[in-house]
Amino acid sequence: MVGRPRASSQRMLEEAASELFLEQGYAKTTIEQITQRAGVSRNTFFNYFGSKSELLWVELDASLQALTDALAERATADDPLGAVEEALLVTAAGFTADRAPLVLTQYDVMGIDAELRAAGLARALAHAELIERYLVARLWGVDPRGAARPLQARAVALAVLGAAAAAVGRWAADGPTRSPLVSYLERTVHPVVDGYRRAGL
Amino acid sequence: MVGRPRASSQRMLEEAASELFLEQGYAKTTIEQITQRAGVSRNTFFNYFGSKSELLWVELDASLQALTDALAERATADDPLGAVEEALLVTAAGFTADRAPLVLTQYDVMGIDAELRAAGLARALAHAELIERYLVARLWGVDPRGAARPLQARAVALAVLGAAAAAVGRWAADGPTRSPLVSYLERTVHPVVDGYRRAGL
DNA sequence: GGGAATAAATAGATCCAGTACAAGAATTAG
DNA sequence: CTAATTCTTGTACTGGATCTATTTATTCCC
Repeated sequence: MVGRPRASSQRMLEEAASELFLEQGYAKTTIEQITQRAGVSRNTFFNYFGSKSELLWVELDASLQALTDALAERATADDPLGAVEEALLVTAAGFTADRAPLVLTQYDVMGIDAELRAAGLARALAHAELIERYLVARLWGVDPRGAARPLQARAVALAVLGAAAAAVGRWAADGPTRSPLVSYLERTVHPVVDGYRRAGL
Repeated sequence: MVGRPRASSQRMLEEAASELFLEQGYAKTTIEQITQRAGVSRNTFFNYFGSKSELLWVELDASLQALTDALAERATADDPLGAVEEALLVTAAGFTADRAPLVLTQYDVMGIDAELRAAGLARALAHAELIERYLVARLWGVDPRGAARPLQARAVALAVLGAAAAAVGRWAADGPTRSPLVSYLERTVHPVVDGYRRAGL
């Protein structure tokens, strides 16, 4: 590990941003304000985050790694569709009642509009990509690039993600007394997996 | 209809933009270039489009109206889930082999990145919202605002949209000899609907 | 015809996210 | 101590988006 060590700025930036978003809303908060409160220069912000909106989805981005691991552990499962479902539940296991991301629970306070909420879905496309690749590898045995990929694999991936998104949204909306995310996910994801299984996957 | 009539700028802007996107890519094309080629001022652009990315998704936005109509025609169907499936197929019927939106077929030429594709999904959320409201009204008899909405309705809506997105993506990627979009949609959407039906919806 | 009323087009200015590049500061390996 | 490495900062710029005000085109009505 050579070179100048990173200041502990990432966390400070996240916290400063959360405060400001809650105080005055997302749109009215400038990157300059965030960096000022965090005590770093404006440019440093872009050393840690690619964009302002990235601040909202750190947990989601982190869950991508969790999903990667969960799928890797199931690389030889004999029921790939079931494995995907399991992997999603395992990934969601970390989200207990008190660990709902602010952007989901406080989006009204922050003034998060439809565009921005959609940006969250956008990031979830990486999750879908992961699931798709897993399914293709498990069900078709290879990973053909691009257009050759089976339509069904992508469909499962995106449909399952949609179902999961619905669960996450409702989970967050249910307030502090909510049950763990997993219990929501089960109800929304399983029917999708079941449907594709019956369709011959 | 009083007041100054709109010049026929909307279409000219769309065409100028498409040309430029194909010539030099989306990112390198500025709104100023588009308006210059269309022969209007830069500000006029924002009379017709809310943002640059909106240019990419005019067909998608238009299909929202088609979906609205298709669902309205089925307001009293005795099989709401089947009605949603039908409505999607009807909406897709307009997209024959030769009517694939440029943004989908030429996204590599245009240099459309993940971020921008996500913006497309974002717009599709409006479709999901529509489906969700239809399902709630048909299956629960009312349209409760906000958090009271049944989780399953949103799950179906988002999952079905995901499945549809997969179909659309693959359809566009399959080149000029592609079959109509409907034949792709059937294969991806039906399993989802079927799965939720068996789950008790 | 000749104004109000209305709506669209334009002009000018500003804000701010995001990018690019260069210079400086902190650290480690040798 | 020097060189290589990497984080941090300063400065400048591009371009999307918003705002306000002004001009231009059209219709309604007297």
